[in-house]
Amino acid sequence: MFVEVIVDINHKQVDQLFTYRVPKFLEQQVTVGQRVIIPFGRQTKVGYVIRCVERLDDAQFNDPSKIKSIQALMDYEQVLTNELIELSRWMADTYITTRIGAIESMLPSALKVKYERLIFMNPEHEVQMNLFSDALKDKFNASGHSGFKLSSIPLDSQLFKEIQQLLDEGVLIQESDIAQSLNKKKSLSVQYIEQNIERLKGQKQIECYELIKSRPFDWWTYSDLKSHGFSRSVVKGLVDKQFLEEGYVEVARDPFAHMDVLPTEKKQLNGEQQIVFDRISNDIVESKQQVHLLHGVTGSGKTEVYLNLIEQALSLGKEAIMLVPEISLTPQMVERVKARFQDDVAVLHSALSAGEKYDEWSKINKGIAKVSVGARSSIFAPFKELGIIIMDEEHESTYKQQDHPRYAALDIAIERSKYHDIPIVLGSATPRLETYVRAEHDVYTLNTLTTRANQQATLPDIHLIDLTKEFTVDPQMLFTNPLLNSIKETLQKGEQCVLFLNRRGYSTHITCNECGHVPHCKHCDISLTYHHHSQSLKCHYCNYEEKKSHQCLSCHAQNSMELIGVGTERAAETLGELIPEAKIVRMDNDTTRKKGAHERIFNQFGQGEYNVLIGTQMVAKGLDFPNVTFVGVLNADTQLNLPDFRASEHTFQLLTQVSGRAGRADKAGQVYIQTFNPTHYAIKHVVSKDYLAFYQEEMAYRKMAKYPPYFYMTLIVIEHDDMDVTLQHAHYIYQYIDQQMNKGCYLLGPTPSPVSKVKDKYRYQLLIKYKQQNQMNHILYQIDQQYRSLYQTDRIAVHIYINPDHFM
DNA sequence: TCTGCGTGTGGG
DNA sequence: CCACACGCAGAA
Ligand SMILES: [Zn+2]
Ligand SMILES: [Zn+2]
Repeated sequence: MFVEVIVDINHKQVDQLFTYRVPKFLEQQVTVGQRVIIPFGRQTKVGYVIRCVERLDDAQFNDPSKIKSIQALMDYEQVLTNELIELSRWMADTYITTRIGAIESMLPSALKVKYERLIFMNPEHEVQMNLFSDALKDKFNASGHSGFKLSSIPLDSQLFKEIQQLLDEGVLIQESDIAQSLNKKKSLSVQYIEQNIERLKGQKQIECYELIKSRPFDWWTYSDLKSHGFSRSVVKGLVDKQFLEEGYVEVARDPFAHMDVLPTEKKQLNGEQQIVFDRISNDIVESKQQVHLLHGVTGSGKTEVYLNLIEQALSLGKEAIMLVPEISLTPQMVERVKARFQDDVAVLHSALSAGEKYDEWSKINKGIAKVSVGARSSIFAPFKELGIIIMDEEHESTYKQQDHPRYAALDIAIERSKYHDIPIVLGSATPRLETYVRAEHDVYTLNTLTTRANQQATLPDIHLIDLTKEFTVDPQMLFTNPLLNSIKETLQKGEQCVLFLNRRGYSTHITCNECGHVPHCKHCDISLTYHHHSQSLKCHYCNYEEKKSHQCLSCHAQNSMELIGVGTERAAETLGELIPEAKIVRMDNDTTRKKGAHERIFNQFGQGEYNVLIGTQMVAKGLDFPNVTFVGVLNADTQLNLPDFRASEHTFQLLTQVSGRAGRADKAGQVYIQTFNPTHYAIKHVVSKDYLAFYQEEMAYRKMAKYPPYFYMTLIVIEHDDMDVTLQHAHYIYQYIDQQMNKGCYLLGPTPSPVSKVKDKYRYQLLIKYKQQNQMNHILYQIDQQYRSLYQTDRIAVHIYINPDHFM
């Protein structure tokens, strides 16, 4: 038997199938999707089995005896399903990436292996240690003659040379070692031993022994038994009497063990919800591949519909993926799903440790979990019988991975839905225009929820405060009197407020509070980001690093350098002075950095320990507190002014989302938005709660300005040490495209990139707008080919970004 | 003739 | 990607 494998080397030149012989003793165990250890050139590597073949294609190999054998299995179970193997091929083709790159993005990072070379003394060789240098002796003493890692020796050291020499002489030998950072958690556990139960006296001990006897092959941890009411001393007693065997065994971590989830019954769906449920459920039952847009106002009970759909899938013996944006994958959300489906749920969240993520993934891979809830990458959950894929808040940009490889979760979802013949549900109160236009054209099925699920709840009243007429009362220019009065009123009624502050710039940049100077990178046209733990400033693009200085380099003021954009801290302070009775808690990147901090703020606010929650984007998404009746937006315009053609769309989405936090239960909600642009359509339609009106106006703008979804866009960035050379090539590419493209395409540029210099290379860019993707893809492919080879000789780099999300 | 480094190539 | 072969420059 032979296998074709993809080798674990992320490089174009080895991005192909390699054939290996399977030794007799492994034939029964090797399956497709498994990882195996293989000799590759002079190295030892991990390979992914893509295909098993009984016989070779005669023509392909003139000397079959040259085919190497696989050395061993890396794991006993498969890590990729057949479907995911197929999908990896599709991804590699579509996203122009290597097959292995695609595979890596599907698997939990804990499975990533490290290759080491271990140095030993050659047992066949007369080794005289006294000839070794002291440094080498130390190495061997420290490693207890079991070999040490070559990578621990600096390449330019004397010791490295000595080792190289001794390897050549055969005094030392090296072995390759494959290490996985997977620390499986082990716990002290006990197992049944057959004994005469009559020898036991204590009632507790008898009960405990009988419980364990009921599953005689299982290992029980002490904490398992504690939850059954048996203390450590009871169990220890049984161990001492030889009724139980004790040992350390692997246990899956349960990151949600502290969570008290009571099973909940499903709520009765209202009329609209029921109609939507029936329609989508029907596609699950009939295995129909179809994308459904679920357009429901905030608080319309989309989640309840999802949960019912998942339940429907499970009842048919199928599985479900529910994607949730990172930011709203809150404890509240996890709890809600767990309450409904208990242990059937695996949660894949970036805040989990690599080991925890692996354990959750493993539950799916082993078929223990039937439902996955998680962020973007959980779209690759290794289910075998998928019944439905749900993407909540489908407009969130985090569903697109920017690089390595660049992919959109929706594209993956669609590909998977074709394989399984299942429906996809895209839920949002503010769908992307690209999504809604497809629903309008019946590419997707449009489902709408127009009222809030809770009978008593209505959508909140939204008021604008015109900052051109109404002035702020504080030096930070954050609060107007109408806003403050409404906050006071709310607090007097014993209700809670959420205040939303758009972050200004990136909170990781620092600025001089005297002169406004922002430190920039010497090699790139970009401001440096502040890294808290090293107290230094780093360049995001080139890794240049400098110590944070306390003095401003521009105006020489002392101790004037501060983080910009954090804002919420100052805002909270100011509000505390203006309304002393407010009990304020902040929620932003700063205050939620520590593990569990997010959850703590949530709980404290939910229990009424605070009555004002002030924060950034984080407070806009997915909060659901019944006592929150007031939402205030301090600065609505920040996003609107960004140089991005989607600025209006993003503003409308964010303001609608944050407004939706108010009055979700039976108390009416009020929203106040402070803005300098009260007549802008993105803001006006937030007030009128009219998505469709916004959609039409925005579509008209996109059509007029020739932007998506009417046109595709591609950004080409040209990069070189010399500005003239860069510009020269930019012009050449301009002309090339101009000749090739047909009418109805628009070519703009060349202009300097917004980040005009990176790593001392100058950057110019071209922008193309076009309708025919095939034709343009062909042109772009030609350019890519041409410049790929030119990079080797002339160091001219050309990057092509098809349908980019931002233009940096 | 020995050594060191840049470049090129194969890997089943 | 990584290990190794090859060829050429510079030192001895
Ligand atoms: Zn830089
Ligand atoms: Zn200054």
